[in-house]
Amino acid sequence: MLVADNATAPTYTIGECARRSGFTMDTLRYYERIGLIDAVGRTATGQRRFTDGDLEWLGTLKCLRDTGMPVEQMARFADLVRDGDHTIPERIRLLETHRLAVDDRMADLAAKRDYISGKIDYYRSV
Amino acid sequence: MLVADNATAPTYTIGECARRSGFTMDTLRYYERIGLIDAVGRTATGQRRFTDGDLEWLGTLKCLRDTGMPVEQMARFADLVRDGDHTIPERIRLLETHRLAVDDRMADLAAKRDYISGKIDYYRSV
DNA sequence: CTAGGGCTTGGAGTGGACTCCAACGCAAAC
DNA sequence: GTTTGCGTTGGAGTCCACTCCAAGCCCTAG
Repeated sequence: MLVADNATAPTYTIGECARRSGFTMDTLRYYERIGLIDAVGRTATGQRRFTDGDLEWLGTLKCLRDTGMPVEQMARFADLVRDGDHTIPERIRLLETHRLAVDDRMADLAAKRDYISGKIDYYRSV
Repeated sequence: MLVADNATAPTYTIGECARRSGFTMDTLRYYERIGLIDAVGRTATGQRRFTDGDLEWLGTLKCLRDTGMPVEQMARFADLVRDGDHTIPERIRLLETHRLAVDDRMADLAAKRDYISGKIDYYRSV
């Protein structure tokens, strides 16, 4: 359920945000607690309201997490983003390092996939 | 250190086996305890002596583990291998299912690698 | 023959990343 | 206007896959 103030930007409850981001509500709260997400906007009664900007950031986090970046390093990246544009060179370095790690992982998976295929072929030949 | 009885097949201490297999000694003992490895041969005084056959099996386990197969499923596979040749069709099924999971994972990684590259390019353009 | 390293055990502890809980307030559908 | 369910909190618990520990035995080089 979109919770919109028709004149302004749409916002989302934590449940809707979970649905859209692919994280669970618990994980969203956890990420906010440990500083992966900046303090999320709240209603007068204290309920979270996520913005499209929050969702975009969550998309980045999801990508980093799903490619195996540890939470600690994501937190480092989040800090850099918070610190402003002068950290962009370091953000690039961090992402490039991570991309290399992803490349290694993919190469390793490809090699091991072949090993598995060989095993399957062997079993088929028996 | 290879521990060989010159007339027969070579065997390896757990330390040497760890070095060769890429698992730690603790992990090897753990895998034996939970049944991922069949009871390993012992010396008269109770020390483990791994064979080349053990090492080959460990290579398979390493491949499955490193491609993200849960220990429980590796145990299932180990059980099938123990149960004899009539389980080969099911072993094939298990490996094919796992290979699909690996394919999915590789596709996901590739997509997310592209996202990261896009992010890097964006930061470079700022 | 002794020092130093390697190996043994059962069981407890660790690390990372969530995930669940109780006890409660708020919301929106009928 | 009440029921059904979504949201709140701090803190405890879970899961996976190891990893470490103490106390002690074994092995080989010097």
